[in-house]
Amino acid sequence: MSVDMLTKGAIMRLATCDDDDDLFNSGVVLQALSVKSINEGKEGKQGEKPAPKPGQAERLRIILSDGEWFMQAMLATQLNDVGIEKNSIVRISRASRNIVQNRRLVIVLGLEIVQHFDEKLRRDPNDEKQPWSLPSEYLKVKPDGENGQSPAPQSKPAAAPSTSAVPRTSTPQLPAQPHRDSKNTAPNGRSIYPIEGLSPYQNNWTIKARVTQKSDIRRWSNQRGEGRLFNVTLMDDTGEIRATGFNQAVDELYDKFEEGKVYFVSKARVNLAKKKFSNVNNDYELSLERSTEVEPCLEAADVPTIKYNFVKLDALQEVPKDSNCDVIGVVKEVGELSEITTKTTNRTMKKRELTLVDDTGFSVRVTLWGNTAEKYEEEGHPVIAFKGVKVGDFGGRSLSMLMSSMMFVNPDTTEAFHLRGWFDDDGKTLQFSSHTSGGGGAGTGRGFDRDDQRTLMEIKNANLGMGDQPDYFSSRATIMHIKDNNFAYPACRSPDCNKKVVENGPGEWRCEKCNVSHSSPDYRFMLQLAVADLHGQAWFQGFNDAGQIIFNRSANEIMQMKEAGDDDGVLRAFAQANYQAFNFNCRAKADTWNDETRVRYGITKVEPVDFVKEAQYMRDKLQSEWGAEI
DNA sequence: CCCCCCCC
Repeated sequence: MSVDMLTKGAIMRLATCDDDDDLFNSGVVLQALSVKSINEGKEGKQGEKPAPKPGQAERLRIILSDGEWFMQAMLATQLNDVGIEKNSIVRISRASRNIVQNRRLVIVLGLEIVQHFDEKLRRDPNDEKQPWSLPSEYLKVKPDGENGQSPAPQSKPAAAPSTSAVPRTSTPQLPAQPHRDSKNTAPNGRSIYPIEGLSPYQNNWTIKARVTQKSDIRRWSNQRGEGRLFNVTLMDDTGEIRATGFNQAVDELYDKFEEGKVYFVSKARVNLAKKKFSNVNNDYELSLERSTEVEPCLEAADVPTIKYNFVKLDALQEVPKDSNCDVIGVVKEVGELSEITTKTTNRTMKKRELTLVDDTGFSVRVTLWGNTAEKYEEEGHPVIAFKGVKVGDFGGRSLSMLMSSMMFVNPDTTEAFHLRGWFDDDGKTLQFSSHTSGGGGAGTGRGFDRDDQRTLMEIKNANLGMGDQPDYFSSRATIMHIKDNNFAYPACRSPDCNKKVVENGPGEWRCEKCNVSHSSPDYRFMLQLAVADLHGQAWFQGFNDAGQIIFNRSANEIMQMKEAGDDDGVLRAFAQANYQAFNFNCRAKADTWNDETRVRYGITKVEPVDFVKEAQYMRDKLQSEWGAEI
């Protein structure tokens, strides 16, 4: 392989012929003489790869050569990861030609690596057949529209090739119009522009896109002012982009957009997207102005309905926390509708958890919020596709819907049909693994997981709780001892306070946090339990919820006995709690106190062993394939 | 010009 494989004349055509789609039919093979981030110049340091601005994808500027001429081009950011390097030979399948400040700018939209650099491709610096920089006259656009009347390069020495580099006559049409067939013509006569080609350097575009998501109208108010806004996500077969309309644009456009329908959109402003606020896969977003044109499109079969990039459930471990992904799975369990109160804003949120499984044998919990949670009423085990759900690390991996997420029940996709068949044939009887950190452990938040319980020895051997994140596990253990000093503390009676109160005088229990005094405290359990199973022992911490189940009475009742001098009663209460077996769900987390680090096991849920359930479980286990094997 | 997306 050598530079001979490069497509001679391609640079000239790329630079000067706006409508030259034939150029790509057989593939254009070029060499990247340089690959640099556009930030590089500003950073100044040579050879050091500059970090892109936070939340901003890196954008690469490449120099492309056909062996005769070279020119600069930009790489669409979705190609950042194709692995292009200095001197790589690449095949370009698509590029958009744009005009920026009367100069042509080529953005490469489709590219594959043909060959990475090797020594055979290194040029002899004395070789006269070096490619030459395309004279800037070729790249200039004359304001009167006389484009493409490119002058012959004057300054090029005779040693350079000349005949094959003569440019084709180009059409004097501006701006670049990637697709020119009638199907792709907007009502305003302009050609349809692909979403992935949109950039702030581009005006006069029209996109043809489906609304995949439309928000409610939101109000905001902050120091800078207040107003109303809405978002839509627009999608075509090349990509997606988020569009936002403020105030007047809300009145003008909100009702025009309908989720699922296709529109021609033009004359919106293209801004850099603040990536941390959006999971839409685009560096840019649209600002819908009053002058923005939105026309419904009826012939829209060519615009895809939705583009998924499904992650299999076993691969969620590889997806970073807080990023977004698409998943599809069968609903194995549906949680009850419940309500949580947020810590920061004290708002109540309705939520519901689904357990999703797929044919990798993994399960994951997905949280639905608000209306979606409330209105969920699917029966049985539907297949559900989620687009843009947030990845959390609760219980190893968890998923949570965002405002921008989408949920599709029983979608018409091959993945859905495949999973339907798989679940009905095999999946429904299988056991699933959840993503757990620290090498073992249980589903949490739900009930005790009989299939995923750990022995106390395993918990210690697996070093659960030693990582940065807490680990959660299920264990069945017997209480061997309950510390009887400080088993309860006097707590504030204000709702949701539970802080410790101090007795300032008779009938005066003061809470520093609430700044009130109560005539009596509300005693709450604070337990240190020595527990054991067949393989080991551990100390578990339990608070009020756990204490009430373990003692089967409140801390106040025991404190009353104590204060009344009924020592026998207190002893009996402790004796009854001891030597019982419980199913524990715990949270393991290391903490350091007095320079000593140790793992604390906090009880998140405790339930008495249900012997009827346990007997049924064992019977079913023996009748299962597992039983047949032994 | 928003940007909250929450809990165990």
